[in-house]
Amino acid sequence: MLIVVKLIFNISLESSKTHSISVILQKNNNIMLQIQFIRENKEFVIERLKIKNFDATDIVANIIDIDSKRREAQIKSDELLAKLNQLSKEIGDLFKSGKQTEANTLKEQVAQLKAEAKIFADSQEQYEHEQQQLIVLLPNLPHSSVPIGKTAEDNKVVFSEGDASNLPSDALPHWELTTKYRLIDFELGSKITGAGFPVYTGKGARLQRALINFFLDEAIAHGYIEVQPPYMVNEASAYATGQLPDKEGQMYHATLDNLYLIPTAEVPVTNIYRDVILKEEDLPLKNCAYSACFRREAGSYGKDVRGLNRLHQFDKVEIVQINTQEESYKTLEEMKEYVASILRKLELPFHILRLCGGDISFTSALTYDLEVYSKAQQRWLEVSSVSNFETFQSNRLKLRYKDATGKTKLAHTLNGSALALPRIVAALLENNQTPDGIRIPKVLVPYTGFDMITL
RNA sequence: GGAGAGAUGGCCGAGUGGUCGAAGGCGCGCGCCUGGAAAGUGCGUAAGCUCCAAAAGGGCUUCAUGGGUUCGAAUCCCAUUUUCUCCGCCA
Repeated sequence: MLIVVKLIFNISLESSKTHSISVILQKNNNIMLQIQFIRENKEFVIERLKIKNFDATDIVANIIDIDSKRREAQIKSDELLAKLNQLSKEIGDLFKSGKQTEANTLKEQVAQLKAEAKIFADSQEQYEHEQQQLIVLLPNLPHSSVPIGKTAEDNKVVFSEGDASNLPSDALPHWELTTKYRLIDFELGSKITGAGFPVYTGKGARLQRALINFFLDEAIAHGYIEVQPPYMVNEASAYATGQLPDKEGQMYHATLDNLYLIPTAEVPVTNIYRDVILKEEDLPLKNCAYSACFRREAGSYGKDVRGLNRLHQFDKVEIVQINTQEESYKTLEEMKEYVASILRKLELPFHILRLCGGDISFTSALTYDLEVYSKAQQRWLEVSSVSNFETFQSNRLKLRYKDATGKTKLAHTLNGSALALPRIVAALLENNQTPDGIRIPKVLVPYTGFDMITL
């Protein structure tokens, strides 16, 4: 079956290269679907956000207050505009029947009304703007199954598989293996660009390419349609998936053209569906994409960033799905299982965490992290994060679908890494080291063209 | 980068100041016709906000985006974005 999706790139940013986020918010003034929910479920919103350790009491109260002012202003402005429209018609009729004088009298009246209407229209716009500014401060509501907790310590292990206990105690960490086998040159990357931009060489480079192809082929075999997105996005896209305004400092910003380097392919791929109304029968929509990812990771330091653990530029294959509100959690489970199946094929020991309220992201309703165990580092490495955003992104994207009854609803968006390369590479190198070299898992051999990395 | 021409609903396409949220066609939905289908035929078919307890129904906004002229703008003016054609440059 071929799914044809109409892509509407209705990017309407004005010329100025210096405009702020708030300008966009103003333009997208019909992102207000969410306000009804907040208005009608005030207490519920506040309660749920406590799970994310977020006190929304003041913001919500403020939003609702502004909302009633906004609506008041709209009622007034609408009334006046309606009157204006009617008078304009009358003037037209009067001119046609030659009644110039009467028409001119009406014109004066209209001028008066117009000035009055403008006042209300302006304040309506102002309120809308203020309200939007506040609404974007609210994180997504966590799903009811999100565990209570403050830090990563409180995440719940929901699944565990594989055994990493058979490594010798003198196993080397990957940053030593990559040097020993000349797979990655971190210093060379520093010379060319800076820390966190490694140069992959020889079999190291070939391993990268092999993994990317393996991940893409797997995804395609599971029904995902591959796309190759741009690596830079505009402000509207970054906003729609929630990178802006929340994580502005995380992205590299090309200021001259006001474009952002993507921190993940999720951003451009999800934005394919910005301003789109799908049909229910088109769902679920499944895309996969390889991209380089760029993250400033401001504030990171120490052993967490050693070697491949945290990079400014890395490779990742991302999977994205769009589904109905009813089906999205089934989809989330399916995606989680899919990522687990890849880890299994790579013969890596892993476990799956359900993130607690304190650790789950701003935009997500429910997230599973998949972590691979590295004996050499004696720690778990996060290699994938699979999330259901429910309507949080689609609300900003204006991504909707018509259900069977013809009603237009917000779609649910989901995505996950499948997978992020650096930590997979780290785990593969560390866990597969033998006295004779590093063993390549069977599934990868057709892709790499070699089954051992030797000196 | 230079010159020119465009941007209208799910799609194609008409529309140069009021009667235009927008002709006509395609597509889609419902019905009629048919033993069933095709053809034919009739009706319907944008989104957001808002009023109303809700439905029905009303109001406002939207013809790339923003601003301007006008009593009144899809239509006129300005800026921007973007598409196409030609030239230049280039992997």
